[in-house]
Amino acid sequence: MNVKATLFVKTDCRDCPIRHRAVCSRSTADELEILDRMKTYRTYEAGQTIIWAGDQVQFLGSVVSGVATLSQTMEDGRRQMVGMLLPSDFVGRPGRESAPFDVVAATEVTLCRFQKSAFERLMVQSPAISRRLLEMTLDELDSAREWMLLLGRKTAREKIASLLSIIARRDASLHLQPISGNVEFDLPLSREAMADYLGLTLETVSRQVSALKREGIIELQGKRHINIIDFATLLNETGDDTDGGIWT
Amino acid sequence: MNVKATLFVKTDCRDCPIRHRAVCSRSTADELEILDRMKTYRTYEAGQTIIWAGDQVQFLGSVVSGVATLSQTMEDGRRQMVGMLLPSDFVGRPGRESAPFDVVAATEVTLCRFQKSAFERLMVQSPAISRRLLEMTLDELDSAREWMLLLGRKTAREKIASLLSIIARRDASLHLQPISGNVEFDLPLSREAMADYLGLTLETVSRQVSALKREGIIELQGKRHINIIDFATLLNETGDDTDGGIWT
DNA sequence: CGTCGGCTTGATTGTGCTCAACCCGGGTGG
DNA sequence: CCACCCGGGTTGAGCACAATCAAGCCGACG
Repeated sequence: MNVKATLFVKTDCRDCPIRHRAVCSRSTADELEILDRMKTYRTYEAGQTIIWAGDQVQFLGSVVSGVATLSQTMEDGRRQMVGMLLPSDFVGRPGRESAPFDVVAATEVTLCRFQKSAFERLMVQSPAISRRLLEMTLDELDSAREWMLLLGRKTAREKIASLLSIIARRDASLHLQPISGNVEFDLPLSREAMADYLGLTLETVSRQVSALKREGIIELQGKRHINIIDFATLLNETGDDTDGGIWT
Repeated sequence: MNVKATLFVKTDCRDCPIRHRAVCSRSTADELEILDRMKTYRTYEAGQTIIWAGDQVQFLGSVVSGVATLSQTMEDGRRQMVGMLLPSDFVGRPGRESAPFDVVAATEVTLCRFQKSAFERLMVQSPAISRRLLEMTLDELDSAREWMLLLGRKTAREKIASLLSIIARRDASLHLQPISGNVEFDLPLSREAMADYLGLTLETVSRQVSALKREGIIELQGKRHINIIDFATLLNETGDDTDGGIWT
């Protein structure tokens, strides 16, 4: 487990790839100026723990690239992922001393970090940031609650189909492509991570993925590259309302 | 359990029982004045749906008394509760057109309601309210995530023990009593509602409650009144870290 | 070439679901 | 007043789905 050299290449906020979706998306030019001076980039390699549950965390920030996971572990080792942090998502909570969950880099992850205390001071002065953060937090709460339906009520097959469709949808929106018919992408998660996310064992995940492949709903290239033959067919397997439903 | 006549008695904000915990808890005297004039009380009887998922909702507000539930239903009838709203909890989301989940009164519920548009305008002017709302939303997100661990990884018995201990803890804090040894309270939820909350069937809930009773961990008087013989013993059944853990 | 980690597949087990009968208490109508 | 019903809850028997235990595969890397 060698620690790679940290990248400190600083992008100007105006050229930031997550500019339009992150906490700072509503900020005025002068606020952005302040943030620009405050920020530091930091890159974590895949598998590295960014924050341990219970830690006193001195920074907050946004995911610029890569995928990080939020998870919780019981004493006997049972683990549940409780959130997935994607580019533009916010890490850490203003006004809290310690972190409630582990934050782990699922792929290589770059964060745009701010000193916690300084960011908190800025929040008091500039309502744009706190308002945007409220909005983002409400969104996260909604998706956490959708996830609760999945965990509590869906079958293994529905869980897998839901996860694939969510990743596909997100990947498509990242590349600004419409979601229809054939969709291809790389899984950012290992089978074990998928299991932790879905409340399953990794064996069950593997079996269900194989089943979807056997039935011609998806194709695999290697273990991580997925090709969804027809997106609508996959959606039918999620258990969600496919026609006329409200998609968030 | 007779349905009481709806109360329209308007309490002065300064005498409000949830004053110190609700959205308005950080508000200045003049803000409170405005809120005082804006608010209307409304009482819903047990079982009544306060908001349907997908509704255009014209109001926001706080739970003053009683227990409401947030839930989601799949086409085939599978249902998952995704939140429990207790006195001082906030209902509705500023800046959103439609409600994502059903809100149902589990017991008789009284809301302190505000016109949505007016409240949103007030939020822009007064950072105290939006900041408090952010804080509350972050708290809700944390508890939603704890609930995800329960749904994804805990056994039926652990789920029941967890639910009982949470209700007990909350009930104790409401009555400002310490949680130790013997704890008594009334369940605000039917067996079915408990099942919806825990991602179980009502039969399994019933069996597990009976098992805890048989083993002398709890006593029942009727179906709803619970007497926890020794709180620590119950905690041992939750699967949570009982010693030294961080209790949120 | 061997090893190691991530993944797949198989056999068996067990927890919680399903279907079904029954209980209990409260309210209603004859 | 009793008989009845009805809704919420309990209990039982059998089953199914996912967990567990176990073996083996595949590709990367030394």
